[in-house]
Amino acid sequence: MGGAEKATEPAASDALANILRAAEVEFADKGFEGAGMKALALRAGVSQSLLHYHFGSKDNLYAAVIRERSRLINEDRLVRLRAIDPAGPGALARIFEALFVPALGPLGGGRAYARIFAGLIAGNARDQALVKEFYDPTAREFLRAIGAALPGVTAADAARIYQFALGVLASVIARDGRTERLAGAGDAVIDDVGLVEALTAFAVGGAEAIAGKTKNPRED
Amino acid sequence: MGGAEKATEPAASDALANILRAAEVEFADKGFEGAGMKALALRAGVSQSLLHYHFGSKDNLYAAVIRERSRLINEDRLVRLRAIDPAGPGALARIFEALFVPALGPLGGGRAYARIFAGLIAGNARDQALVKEFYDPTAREFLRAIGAALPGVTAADAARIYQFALGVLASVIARDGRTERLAGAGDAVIDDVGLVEALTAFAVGGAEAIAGKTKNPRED
DNA sequence: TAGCCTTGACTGATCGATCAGTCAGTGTGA
DNA sequence: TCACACTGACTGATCGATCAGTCAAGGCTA
Repeated sequence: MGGAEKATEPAASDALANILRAAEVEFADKGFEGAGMKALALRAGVSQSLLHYHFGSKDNLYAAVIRERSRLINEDRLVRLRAIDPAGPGALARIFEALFVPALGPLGGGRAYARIFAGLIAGNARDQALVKEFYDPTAREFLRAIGAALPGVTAADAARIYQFALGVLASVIARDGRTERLAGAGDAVIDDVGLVEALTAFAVGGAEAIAGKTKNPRED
Repeated sequence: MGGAEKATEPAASDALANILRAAEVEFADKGFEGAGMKALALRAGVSQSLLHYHFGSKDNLYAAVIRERSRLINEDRLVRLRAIDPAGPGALARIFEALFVPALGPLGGGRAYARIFAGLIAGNARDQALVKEFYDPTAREFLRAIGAALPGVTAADAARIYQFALGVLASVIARDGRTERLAGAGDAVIDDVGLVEALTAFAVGGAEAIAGKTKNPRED
């Protein structure tokens, strides 16, 4: 109700952006099934019909949200990744930073998309298809980089390391206050500045442990 | 339809177990919102009304599924954890094994509950409350063990390590074939026997990296 | 006029939940 | 042994609410 004034507002294709932004929040809060087109439209300040006019279906809208956000994240990831010399010192840490930082920063969409992203790990059929389409190409570049930074590691182990690193990222990205609760402190214990460093340290330590285990023991 | 014979069958509260089992599969496949009480009842071979008769609401049924499965998993975890000497050699690896193995083994409920478990990471309000109730007590014991096995580590870092380790576990537990796909191989590359070892190696390596970073550099 | 946007009104389907009522089994008193 | 009272388990029918999606028509811009 109370249609939003549109005379002085930015206008243009405001509705499109509003819908995408509202959809991101709605899908994050309730999940795909739980989100309602009606509530979503209300949040965006448009009619429910407009959602279908622009996106055709709920599935398409969901895919659009993930496509747009993953594009921003993955473009940033690749820019960072390609600036790294895989043979240089500390390459592995920089690779993981390139993987983590874009998802945690403002490009990552904040808590809203973060919840969606973490949910992609659970992986029903719909989400798996989206991951394959929007995330796999970038993932393959990271796999190559990990393989180059850890000479002698098998392709399977590189894939495993990447999978583990994503799991660690997902555990962080959907901040639910549990870690602070378990640590027995308020919310000051775990600051965001140290978070990326801890994430990276953990991932590097884990990756090197796997690489070391796999490598022929005689050669080491 | 076709009421199950109950003369020679185990009888007793067969329906209850059927409902819980069906609910676990249904919730895993579709998520909480996506699962339907009607389809769930059909799968269990009972009427939809019986679900409400026994559990009262969809929320209660969902909680019952998680309570039963988490009980099995956490009991096994604690048995394993308490058999470990935190000061002994390789204690950290054994701690992580105690965390991972029960969730991956037959007690963990197979792929069905695994998907639910992985979804708990995403963490909407409902799931967060269930995690707090059914998983936090066990988590606190693991935090203590991690702290004992890594002397000098802060409570906050121990909580972080635990959080990261769970993320790694979640990435594995919802097997969606992505790692095999990215590795460019069929499904033979990543075998289940090496999985626990890889998981543990990664977690130990990561944990020690964080502990090493935190510890006063001068003392090492 | 022509062509996008956008809307309100609407649909059939499905949702979780509730209802009165059936049925088998069990205890009890005589 | 019979009759009665009572219970827990379970069901089909149905509730109001909400779901995603459709449609004709109204603006607004050019």
